[in-house]
Amino acid sequence: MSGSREKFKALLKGKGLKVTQQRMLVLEVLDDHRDTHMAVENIYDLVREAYPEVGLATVYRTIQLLLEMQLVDRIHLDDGCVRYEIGHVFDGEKHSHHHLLCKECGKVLAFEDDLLDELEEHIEKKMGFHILDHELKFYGQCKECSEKK
Amino acid sequence: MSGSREKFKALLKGKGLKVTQQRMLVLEVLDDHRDTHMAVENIYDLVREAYPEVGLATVYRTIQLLLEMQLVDRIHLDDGCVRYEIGHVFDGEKHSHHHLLCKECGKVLAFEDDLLDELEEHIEKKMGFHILDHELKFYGQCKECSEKK
DNA sequence: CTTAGTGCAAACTGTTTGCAGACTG
DNA sequence: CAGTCTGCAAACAGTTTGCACTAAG
Repeated sequence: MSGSREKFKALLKGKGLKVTQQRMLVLEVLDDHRDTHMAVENIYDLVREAYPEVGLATVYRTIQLLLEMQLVDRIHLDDGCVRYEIGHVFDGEKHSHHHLLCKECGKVLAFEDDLLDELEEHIEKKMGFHILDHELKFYGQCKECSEKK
Repeated sequence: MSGSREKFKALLKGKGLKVTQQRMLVLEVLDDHRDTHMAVENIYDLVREAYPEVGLATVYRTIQLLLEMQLVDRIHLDDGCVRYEIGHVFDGEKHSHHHLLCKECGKVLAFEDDLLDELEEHIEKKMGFHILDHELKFYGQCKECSEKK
């Protein structure tokens, strides 16, 4: 399901923006690491492998663009570090998946089932707040770390 | 229920740390604004009203201390801005409450009911991940903003 | 060719740290 | 009094911006 390249190109052209090698590379790196939650530095390093002259500023500018186009999501983990992943909207999911953060080893797992519909309905009724999206993080111990004890 | 001052003093003494005016003021400002989610600058400004010579670094150091003692919680809103509020642990709640962020007006509301037990149980079973706490944010339109249309 | 995009370096923002002097216990 | 805490300024990390040059359409 890697139509993300094509979709990105189409969106760029639609806005009169240019399809550059740098832009495509940033997207490709993110697309090739769907399971990881990447910090800007990680992305930068990987793009440089294919295109050593790239500037960090370009990576930032491209990520900004991808965020606006909803092709990537931003996640704030608790180490304060900002990370990015291929967007849930693009993947055809209604909401972004949940994240499980292990306090022992720092691992970040994704949990795909949504299961918040009931709670959202409850909130809409009780608060009159119309929910468009959510972000849910769980903190605890992953399987491996809790088995160690 | 403002035993937070006393609890803070006790914790400081227990660790052999000193009870200073600056430290107490930072806690008091947070305690007096339980409903708001305060950025460091806000806290700094309010502390300065009572104690103009205070340094920003002291505010940061005290917040760090309060975080370690679990007297305050840190929240990442999506403007990238880090905010703090009196901690749920201190208030005797098992988990921190959920936040509703209005995309129109930027307002931040709290939603007290937890209602994640079922989902947490599901995750523990399916993933073997032991959950200790969570952070849940909803994005959408608040009552006032959706009524405007 | 024209205009948007890039790389670089400098600017900025939020936060942390080192140190001499101030204050708590 | 001893040792911690504070205020200040400098250091830092992550991100953004201005500008001359490059490259896409």
